[in-house]
Amino acid sequence: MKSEKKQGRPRAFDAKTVIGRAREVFWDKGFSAASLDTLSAATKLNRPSLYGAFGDKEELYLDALEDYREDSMDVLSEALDPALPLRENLASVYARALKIYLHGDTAARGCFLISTATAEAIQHARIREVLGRSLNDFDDAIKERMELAVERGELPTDADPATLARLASAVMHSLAVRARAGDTRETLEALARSGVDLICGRK
Amino acid sequence: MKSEKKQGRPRAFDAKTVIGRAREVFWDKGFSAASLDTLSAATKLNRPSLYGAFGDKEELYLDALEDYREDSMDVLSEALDPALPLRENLASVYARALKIYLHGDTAARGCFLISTATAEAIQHARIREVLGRSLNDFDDAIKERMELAVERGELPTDADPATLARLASAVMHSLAVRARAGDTRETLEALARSGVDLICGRK
DNA sequence: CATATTTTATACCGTTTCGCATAAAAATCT
DNA sequence: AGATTTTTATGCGAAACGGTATAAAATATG
Repeated sequence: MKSEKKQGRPRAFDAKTVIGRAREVFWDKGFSAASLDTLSAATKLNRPSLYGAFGDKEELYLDALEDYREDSMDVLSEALDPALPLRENLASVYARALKIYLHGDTAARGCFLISTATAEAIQHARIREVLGRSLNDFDDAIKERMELAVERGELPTDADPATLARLASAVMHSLAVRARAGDTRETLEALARSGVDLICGRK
Repeated sequence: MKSEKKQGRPRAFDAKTVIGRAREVFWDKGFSAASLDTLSAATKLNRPSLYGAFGDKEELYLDALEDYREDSMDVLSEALDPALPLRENLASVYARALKIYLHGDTAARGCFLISTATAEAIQHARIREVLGRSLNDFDDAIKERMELAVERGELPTDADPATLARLASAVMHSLAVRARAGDTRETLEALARSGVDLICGRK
């Protein structure tokens, strides 16, 4: 019969935590340059445990990507609070993004997806798929807010929500790349502001 | 005394050609995943020859980055022909970029710099420097054309050339990422058009 | 308490990695 | 022609790589 606890020796780790630690390694080094030794050390799991729980290196990386994607969507929907004006929403999206992108020990890490998944996208179809899907989901979430903005009159009636959403994302992609390239916070914040102005109209 | 030809056995290869072939490998696989065996095969040079001529793998990669940067700047300045209207210039920049980004055997390769250098930017300071410098040079070239546009009245007098240039670049960064993520040509061309509209004003 | 099941720990395996040592080959210089 | 210089070719070698075999440890089941 079934029992609550499953049989056998219990795991001495939390899968979510382990994926988070692995994500840090992948974020700094990229997929290819991250060795299983490093991942094993960072997660405090032996390699056999890593394999038993997550499969091979690519699957662990895909889990980390998926985890990041979910976190990002959560942050995005927080930022797009419909109780606030569109302009504030968009500014909040960029501010929250920059907070993440500018974090890092040796240098600003940028966006985990854009900075590391792009490099592998040609050779690993599954990584390319996650990357593409993530970008689209992001666009779609912003698009919904843009549609609401058109309904409410925050944007002109002839504005195309899908197009504006992709442009809003474009600014964020640029913030991601530039952060990792070493741009200063000031430069990036200025780009964010001008992006808001361009899309929402100058204040 | 000195002679035109230098002493010793002459090289059986052209350095520029070799860097170009290496660039193809790095572009598809990224820096870390590109092995010296693969590079040696693609360039048809033995590893000792590669080392003698270019140094280690990172230096060869930096040469490839620099080569790409120069090519890109050439393409950019062709596209920004001041004899043509700003709108056509910008459309041309994006069209030429997409032509490059959408090329590839198994999948669209995107931008060599953005797709592969970002991944290494944290661990390799020199790569980060080249990446940052390249993005800035690109912005600056567009900025110059924007300044001319303000002088000529193609843009309103209160338009800020530096800001507009960074936004124009932002759209291109997004094209680069999205191309590598598997977006269709149509989607990317639509983004390019809306970018032109947003920056130059809707036609 | 014995058995079954799952996770952990150690150690290992074959392969690939980067980089170089060594020597042959091809040119110029004296 | 012989010496010198530089490039090419072969192949090595130590280290790191991803992945796994094996056995001990820790739990649930009967």
